[in-house]
Amino acid sequence: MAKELKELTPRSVSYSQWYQDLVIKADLAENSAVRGCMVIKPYGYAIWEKMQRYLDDMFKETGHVNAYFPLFIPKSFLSKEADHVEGFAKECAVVTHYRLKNSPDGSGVVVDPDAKLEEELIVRPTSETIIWNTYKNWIQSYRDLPIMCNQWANVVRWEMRTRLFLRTAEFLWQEGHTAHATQEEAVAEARQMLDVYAKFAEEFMAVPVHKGVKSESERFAGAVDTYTIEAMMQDGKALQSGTSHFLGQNFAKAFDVTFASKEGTRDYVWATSWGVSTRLMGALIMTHSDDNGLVLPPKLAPFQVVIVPIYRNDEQLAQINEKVAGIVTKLKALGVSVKYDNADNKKPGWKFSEYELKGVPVRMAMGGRDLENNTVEVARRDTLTKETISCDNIENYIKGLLDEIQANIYKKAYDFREETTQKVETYAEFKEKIEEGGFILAHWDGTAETEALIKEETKATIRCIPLEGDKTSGVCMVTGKPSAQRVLFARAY
RNA sequence: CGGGGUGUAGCGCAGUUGGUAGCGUGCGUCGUUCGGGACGACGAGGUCGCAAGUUCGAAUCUUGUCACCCCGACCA
Repeated sequence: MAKELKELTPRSVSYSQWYQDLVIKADLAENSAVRGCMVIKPYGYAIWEKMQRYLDDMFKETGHVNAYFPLFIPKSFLSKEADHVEGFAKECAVVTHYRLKNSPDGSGVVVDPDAKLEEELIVRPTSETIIWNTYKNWIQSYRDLPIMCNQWANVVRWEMRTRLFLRTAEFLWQEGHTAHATQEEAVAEARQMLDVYAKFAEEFMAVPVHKGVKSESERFAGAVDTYTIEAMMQDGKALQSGTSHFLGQNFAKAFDVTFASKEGTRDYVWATSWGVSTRLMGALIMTHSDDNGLVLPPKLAPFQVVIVPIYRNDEQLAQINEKVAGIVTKLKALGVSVKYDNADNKKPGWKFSEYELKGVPVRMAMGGRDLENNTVEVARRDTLTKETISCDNIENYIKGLLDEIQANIYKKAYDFREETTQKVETYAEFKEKIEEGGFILAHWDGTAETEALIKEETKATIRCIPLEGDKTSGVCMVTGKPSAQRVLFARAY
């Protein structure tokens, strides 16, 4: 298996296939019987669960609570916000009937034509409409605000072409939906959640991201402003990894959600929504993986350490079992998750390769020599280096090593991103450099026409207008018109 | 929806001019092994995507059909 993987490197033209192979071989997910839908396997789901837990904690810390809204949305709800329906109509699954019956010719079941729904139900592509229809009943006074709900859910978007984790017909995500009395508060909330996402990406996933604002053409359907975090993959393509939207009063107006203000006026509510999905799994895989397989950050690995015994007979295995048990206990006491794999149906070499493929951050191997010397062999997944370490105080060494690996893979990804980011002054230069992949920082006149032209001619899009970094003005590389600041271009997933 | 490709054992594949269904891996049992994907022996595992046609005979030829994959178009 590893050999097949080695034939394709992360920078090759068949990156997409290399990626999909890796997802399957590392046991993260597989295609299902339903077109475009994905089965997330236990190992992959364990990573997602960790992501969920950390994100959920961060949401709670910033004052949010969880709730759950229905999977089905009446068709009429979706059409209330004009831009919103425009953006999602083309990819919605629709429920038209509520019953099956045995087919008259006995060949199975058919949809019962008598069970046609009066109003069709849409399988949610996102929940703004059903939630705002609900919030309307929750909000009367400024005293009811803010409402800060999040839901963990699945959504369905009937995409033409799908890719495991990056774009699937059904995906898991969280969506936060908040309602506020003032514009300032709503904008601050949208910005705050963008910061939460960026922090999560960088500190937990070890994925460096650019925070920024989307241009009008890339904005969420129904939003006033869309904030985004953009990451760079190893093949030079960008990945939108999370979004936070300032929705203005668009949904409040569409669903007639008003409140009595302190001053006695009747005002429309200000809104935000924000979400990250299982697409983050794709970002994680494509940012860190190498030719040997996955590389997982210690904070998200289902288990951080795997211990492999190397033995000649049952007696030796028993000695190793005992020795390892002591180490496992000490590691667990420090909060390190460990798997001891003493299964006897696989050889050590096989296990080494397998756990590399699965991205386990640290591998420890203990054999006869180690028993004699009171040592253990420690191998790092990020650097693929090995060293022999004394068992005394090994738990603290490992604990420190995990932190070092977490920091190192972030730095590696950060350096890669910086090396592949270029500043460009002319459009001719842009057309040349965009072929190399990576981000390009260039001036743009702010018009949708120029943006569309660039996309048409180079397939590159404006990933975002960065919130941080160089803010000096200049002139548009295409039209020569004034530009307030450089914007971030790339080809994207 | 356009262009290309693939459907044969759990997985990955071969199958020439139409003539007994194969290989690798995995799986089961036994033995030797075990510091980077071990080896030997024996064994189990098949509606060749589906349907029709040509033929004495079809995995192979013809027609139809279905599914999946890749490249585009599309995509908070």
